[in-house]
Amino acid sequence: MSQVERVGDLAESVGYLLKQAATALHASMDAVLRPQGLTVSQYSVLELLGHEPEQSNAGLARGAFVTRQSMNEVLRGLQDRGLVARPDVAERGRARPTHLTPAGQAALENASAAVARVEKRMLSPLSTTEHTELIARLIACRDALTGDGAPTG
Amino acid sequence: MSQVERVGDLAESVGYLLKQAATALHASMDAVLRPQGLTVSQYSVLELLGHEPEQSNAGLARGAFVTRQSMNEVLRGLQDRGLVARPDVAERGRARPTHLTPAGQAALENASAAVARVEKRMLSPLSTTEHTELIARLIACRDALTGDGAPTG
DNA sequence: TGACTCATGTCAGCATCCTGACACACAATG
DNA sequence: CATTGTGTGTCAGGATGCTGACATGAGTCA
Repeated sequence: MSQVERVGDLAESVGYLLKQAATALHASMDAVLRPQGLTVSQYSVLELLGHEPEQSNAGLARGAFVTRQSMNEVLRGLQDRGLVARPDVAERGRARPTHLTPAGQAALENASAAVARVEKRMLSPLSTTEHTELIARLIACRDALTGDGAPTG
Repeated sequence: MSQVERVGDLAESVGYLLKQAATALHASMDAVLRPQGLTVSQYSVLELLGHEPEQSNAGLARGAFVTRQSMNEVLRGLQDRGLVARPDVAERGRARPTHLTPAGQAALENASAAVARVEKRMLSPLSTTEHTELIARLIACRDALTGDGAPTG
């Protein structure tokens, strides 16, 4: 009980491995998206809008794990390039739901295909069962951290 | 063959889950490290030095997945607070190997214990076998991305 | 109607990290 | 000795994301 637990070998630390895997994925995504003229953040917005159109700036920020302010910058860039559009005035409230333009839809299809290939390469060493299990484990880890806010020692 | 593969349901995308888990972990680590006066980046350096002392600025940068320039900033902050030390002049070459001071060692022990508790909470839903498997899967995914640099379509 | 709460959008300032560039130290090679 | 290549430290500038603050619009309730 008096033994103080510490982070052990880094090569076997799930936290460190999580960081390594996420960094490697981000780098690989950047490598395939940059030739298409998209950053990872911009692709994330397109993908989010592809799955659920008419999302507000704040909603997209939550989906991409950034602040509203940062998302506003990303949206402005996409809007200037004509990949997304949002009304100048809000129909109701302050939220101005964003949606993909035809050009944005086309860009998303190319980008999503490229990212899917990256994901496929990342998962290539895993069997279908292992793939499914990995999803479940990641969900469990995520929920264990976000669902409970009271460490209490 | 003509069917274009795309990223599927985000809730089951390993990439998206990886990002979610890594973000949740980073936020949880920040929450326990900030009261101790440390950022996640600073903690990373202390942990790296605790596992392998006398590392150069460039070496630490590789270990923490940032550039040498960024790591230099972090090191300067830790040095000003007396948690790490490095010789003013290099004994050999340009590298000035950094090491933990006694104060840094103490800070590391507290921080590492706190982070270990966060990791433990994150892994609490997993059995020992599942924990071990998760490590292996993450390593496989990481290596699949970093080991091969030629997607070639 | 008015007060209160909540979510959203936006502005300003700051922190962090990056890219590009350059100089220095060492090893290998001729 | 001179040249080349690799690794390292550092400076300058810029891109990106964050915290803090404020105003607007909608819903709730007295």
